[in-house]
Amino acid sequence: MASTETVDRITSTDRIFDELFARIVGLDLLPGTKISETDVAKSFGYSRQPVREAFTRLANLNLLLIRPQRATIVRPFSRDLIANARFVRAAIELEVVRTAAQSRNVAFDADLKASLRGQRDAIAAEDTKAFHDLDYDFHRLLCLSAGRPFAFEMIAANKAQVDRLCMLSLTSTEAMQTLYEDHDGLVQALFGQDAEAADRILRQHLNRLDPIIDAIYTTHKGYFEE
Amino acid sequence: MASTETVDRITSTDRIFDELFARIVGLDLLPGTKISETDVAKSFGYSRQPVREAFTRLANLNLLLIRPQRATIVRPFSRDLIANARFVRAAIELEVVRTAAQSRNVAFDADLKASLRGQRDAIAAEDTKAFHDLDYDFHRLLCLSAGRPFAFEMIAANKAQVDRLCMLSLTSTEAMQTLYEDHDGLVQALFGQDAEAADRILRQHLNRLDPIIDAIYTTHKGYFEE
DNA sequence: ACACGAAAACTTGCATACTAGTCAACAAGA
DNA sequence: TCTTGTTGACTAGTATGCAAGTTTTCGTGT
Repeated sequence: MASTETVDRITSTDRIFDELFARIVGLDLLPGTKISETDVAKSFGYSRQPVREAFTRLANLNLLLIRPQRATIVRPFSRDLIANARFVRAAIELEVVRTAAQSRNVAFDADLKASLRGQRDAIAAEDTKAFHDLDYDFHRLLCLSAGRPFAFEMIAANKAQVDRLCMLSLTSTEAMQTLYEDHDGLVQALFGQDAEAADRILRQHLNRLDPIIDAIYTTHKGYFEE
Repeated sequence: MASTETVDRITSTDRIFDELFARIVGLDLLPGTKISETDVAKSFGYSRQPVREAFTRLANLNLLLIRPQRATIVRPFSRDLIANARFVRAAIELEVVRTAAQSRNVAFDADLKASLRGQRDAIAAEDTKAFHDLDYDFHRLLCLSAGRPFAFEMIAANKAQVDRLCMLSLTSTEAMQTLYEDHDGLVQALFGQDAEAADRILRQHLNRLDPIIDAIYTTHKGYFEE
């Protein structure tokens, strides 16, 4: 999303955006929470202006809901928005792995293998935080391997919508193991230039969220819109 | 991009955004053109504030390049940005047509057929403008038919980057005929629930831009960055 | 004529004040 | 008790002024 050309210096808006983004995705700010430009400005020690611009960016990511002359709230979960975000993310990532499988670029093979090793270690240590970080990086590596770093920005933007929801679900060791096996199968498919297998495995991988999201919908209906 | 929930009233920012968007995509404002918040504010009769917010939105779409304390310019064409935009658009639309083919929804069949008829008429009348509009609508119909209206918003956002470039290329009757045949084949693949054929045809369809973009790169290098 | 430097004229980022609209609380009346 | 109307405390949208930095201009010195 950011300019790819100039080394934009970090502005107040950037700082506020980053901080709020982390708080929202980390569920530090729960869906439905009212959040006012004035209050945030005071707490950050800036004026309303940069806060306002950060709000606009977050609203574009569907993380805030700006209601003119009423209030701005942390956007509640929406099954529609989540479905859309997942569809787009899947579409992009599927094309990424097909590309990566068909036009092999061995430059990232070592990184992919290292990531898998790291994931195994995280599972052994039952370190869900580390696993989550490695998972993030793994999917980024897939994009790099396909020569489409930009694709990951799009994926990340859509992931955010789902990630904050999944914060509500504990990741078990078994779940991590399953995800790891998907990753491993995906890498093997890439190395074997088997685009069809990569497609199939990634679809299954991304669909594993279905029951999790459904479960959260029933247990945390209050965080959903309406 | 806009909120899907409330009927947001149209703000000054919206008006300025829409107008500038049309001017940029319509090449009324050429790539590289300097454009200042103050000047635009004066010409619209608003203050700098709404102009500034419209600028931010356009910059997010990679249509403006805001260079702090220097100037804001209409973003020059970038082969990287165009490649990225096309990749993302293709990824999403491919998944759209695969979905539309596999889980048929006949509700839009009549609209699709009507669009094809309209396209034939536009070609007969050599009306490129009408054809372009119908083409836009056709791809929107594909998304609707797949039950993914949101996907078209993403496609449109990425299309803008390419559309303004293609304004530099005249559309011949033969070219329109080729595009029509793609559309027709695509619809037949959908009706026949042949996801593989739909995938193949759409890839070919989207790749037809390759030589056009290359040609424009050589004939209008001045509009490209660096 | 040319190189150089200072200043003026720009630019966007940020701060602050004002406007118009929404909502909630509360008092008055039935 | 319940309904209703008014008031005041919020909200975001907009206008404007200042700060910091870049670019251009133009005059000066060689």
